[in-house]
Amino acid sequence: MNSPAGNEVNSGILRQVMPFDWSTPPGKAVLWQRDMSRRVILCPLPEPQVVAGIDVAYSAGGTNGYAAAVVMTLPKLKIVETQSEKFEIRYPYRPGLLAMREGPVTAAVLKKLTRRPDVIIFDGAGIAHPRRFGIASHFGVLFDIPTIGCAKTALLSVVGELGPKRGDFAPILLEAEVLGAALCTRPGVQPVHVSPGHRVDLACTIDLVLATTTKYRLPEPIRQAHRLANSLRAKDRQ
DNA sequence: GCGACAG
DNA sequence: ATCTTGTCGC
Repeated sequence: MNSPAGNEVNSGILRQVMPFDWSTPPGKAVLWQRDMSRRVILCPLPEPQVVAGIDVAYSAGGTNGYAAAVVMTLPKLKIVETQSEKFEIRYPYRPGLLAMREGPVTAAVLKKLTRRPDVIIFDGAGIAHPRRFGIASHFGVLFDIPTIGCAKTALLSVVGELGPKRGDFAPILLEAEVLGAALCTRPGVQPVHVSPGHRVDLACTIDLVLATTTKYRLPEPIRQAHRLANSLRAKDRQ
């Protein structure tokens, strides 16, 4: 959908470099997260030119998941590619294990991309996670690509007050370490909870979220992905 | 033991 | 996340 010839699948632009069993039971998945978090790399992100956003919508009852990916240029935020995928959702939602639930359909849509993003924004946590391995970190390590997490609500609590101006933020701590931030993207609206996923640092994460946020609370890539996922679900049921 | 808890 | 009705404000 939207690729030049209209039907390229698995162009290989994005490769999963590490195998993973999405049916791994919760207990083992938790241990795996703790172990894999050691592979997360925090470093500056070279000036990104292309950014992607991913989101998943669910059918009534949560039987099916519709994943959408939107790729845009920076700093113009011009959409250059969109892809989508539909999968049956088999894993139950458990705080801290979102990647297990949304992983299969998300991996599938990522593999459809023909444009390689310099960084991918996920709707959820990066390292601001109980085991420092939210969905953004999970996909960053699996695909060896820079990722960030941008959640609408907190998984880990925010420490301190944050100012009311765009760009103001308050730290998210775990064991006295700053992992992320509650960031004001627009005055007068609830902050977003951001954290590095992989191959970026917190400063670059904040810069990217501000660079992709225009007149809405959420970064354009995930906002557009959200809209696309919802429209696909709507089209599918009628 | 109790409460909190991305989507 | 999804399910719902109404409400406030530009």
